[in-house]
Amino acid sequence: MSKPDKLKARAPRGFADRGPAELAATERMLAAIREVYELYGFEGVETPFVEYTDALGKFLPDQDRPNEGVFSFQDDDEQWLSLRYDLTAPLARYVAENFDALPKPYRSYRAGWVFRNEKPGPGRFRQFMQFDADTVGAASVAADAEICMMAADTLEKVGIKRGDFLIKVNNRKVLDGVLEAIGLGGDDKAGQRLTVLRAIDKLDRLGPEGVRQLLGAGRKDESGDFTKGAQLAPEAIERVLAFTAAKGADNASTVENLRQVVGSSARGLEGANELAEIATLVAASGYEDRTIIDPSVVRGLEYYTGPVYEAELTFQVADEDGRPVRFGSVGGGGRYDGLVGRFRSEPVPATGFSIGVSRLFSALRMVNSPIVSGAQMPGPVVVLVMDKDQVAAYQRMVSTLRSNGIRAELYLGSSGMKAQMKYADKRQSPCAIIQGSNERERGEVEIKDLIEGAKAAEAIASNAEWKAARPAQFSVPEAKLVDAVRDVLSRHVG
RNA sequence: GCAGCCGUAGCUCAGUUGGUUAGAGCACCAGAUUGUGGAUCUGGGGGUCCCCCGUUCGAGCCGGGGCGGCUGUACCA
Repeated sequence: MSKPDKLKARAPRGFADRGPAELAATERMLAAIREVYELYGFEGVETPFVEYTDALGKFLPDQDRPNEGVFSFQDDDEQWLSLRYDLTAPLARYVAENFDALPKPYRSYRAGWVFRNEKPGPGRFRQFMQFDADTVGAASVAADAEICMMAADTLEKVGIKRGDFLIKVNNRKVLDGVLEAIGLGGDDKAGQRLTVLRAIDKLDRLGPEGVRQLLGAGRKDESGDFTKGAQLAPEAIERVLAFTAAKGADNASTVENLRQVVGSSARGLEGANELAEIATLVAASGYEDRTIIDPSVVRGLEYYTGPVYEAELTFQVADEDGRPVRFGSVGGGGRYDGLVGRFRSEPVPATGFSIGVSRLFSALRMVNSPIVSGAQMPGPVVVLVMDKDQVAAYQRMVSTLRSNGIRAELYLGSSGMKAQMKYADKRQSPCAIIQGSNERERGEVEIKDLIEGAKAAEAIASNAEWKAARPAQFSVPEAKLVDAVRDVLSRHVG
């Protein structure tokens, strides 16, 4: 009576299985993105999932928190390895390792899985896909402007209409200038600077008031949890908020506002000038309506050194429960001039953009973009097994179909005819091939058009009638099998 | 990590003040129909009531702890 404990079949939390429909749709989406990237002259490169931990970031796992944020393990030589958590750090390693052989500026793209050991949630996974493009070795902001325009083209290519998205651009140097002006310039203030950065990053969610609290003493959220703030003085807070609110009616006026906010800071002014140049470049190619300067964009990562960008969807969609879904950013990036330089003696400028494939994918589903909602592929033709001693003959039919380029399979289960029909139905099979002794004696096969049949079924109420009618079923000489099946398939294509 | 809510069949959920053998719909399987996917009817399989400990004559229900899920918040190099 005591049953042995069965293993519970379940995927680890934060990890998801993907079915055939999603695989095909993702494949189409990736192909569209790749097409745009190649059009811009970027070339593919692939790096492994695993890197030495110190190549990924600054911290080695320690005893207390060996896997904080990143999945890590030790090799047999005791070196720490980690699953990559983005595609940028591995690219920096790749470029540094192959520096002399690569053309510079080096432009490359790559898509792949990345892993983060964090709390998962809806739309937040511990394994997800990114699609990156980077230009390494170009210090000019023309490289940044190009990335922004490419991001805009990419979103349109995958089916997001112009006007439904924005590429927002800012510059870390401007923010640095502001922080310098309020006395947060030194290395010893790095922690506080990061707190300020993250507070600004929450502007879209918490609004100016919430950010004001986070910049000052702190903020209590609706669950009663308290978040300690950056402890800035009131006038410093106003200065930071003025910076985030510096967006004007157009890019030119935004730049003008920023010049005011940074005051005398040389670094801040440099940043504002870079933004002005990006605005000019973008406008020259006609992208000024979808590439806008927005000082509220800061990005959470601290390795950015110059322009930063974020691709945001601007339309609203309601979920099944009628609540508005906020997509947030579907991609982002920026200039990271220090990242490759960690491996080399000379500094190497670089800038890049990363698309959150999984997030973009669910957004495309919401707007029914044809690229992900295209009709799913029909299943294979199923050859039924009517007489078990005739399997060889059935298999021959399958082979004939296959060698004529028609997806086909032999029913490999052990159930009766009714179950085989159900199987074909569930496989989305366009038609079933039937040959019992009656047909065999006449040298014929029965072909049942399952799609036509399903339509016909709607008009039939009684089972007796259903059986007698045998809707959408016809018999052909065995030699005509391929032609007849082709005929059925051609009726259902498109 | 912190806080709030939640956990009963594959799914969505009922389940009375603690009371016999825990239910429904959908899904699945089979039969009605010895060779025909739909519909209809009939029947069937499927449960560690998240886990452990406790209270009780008796726990799906009460208490404690744990695990898991959702929401918010934090973290995300």
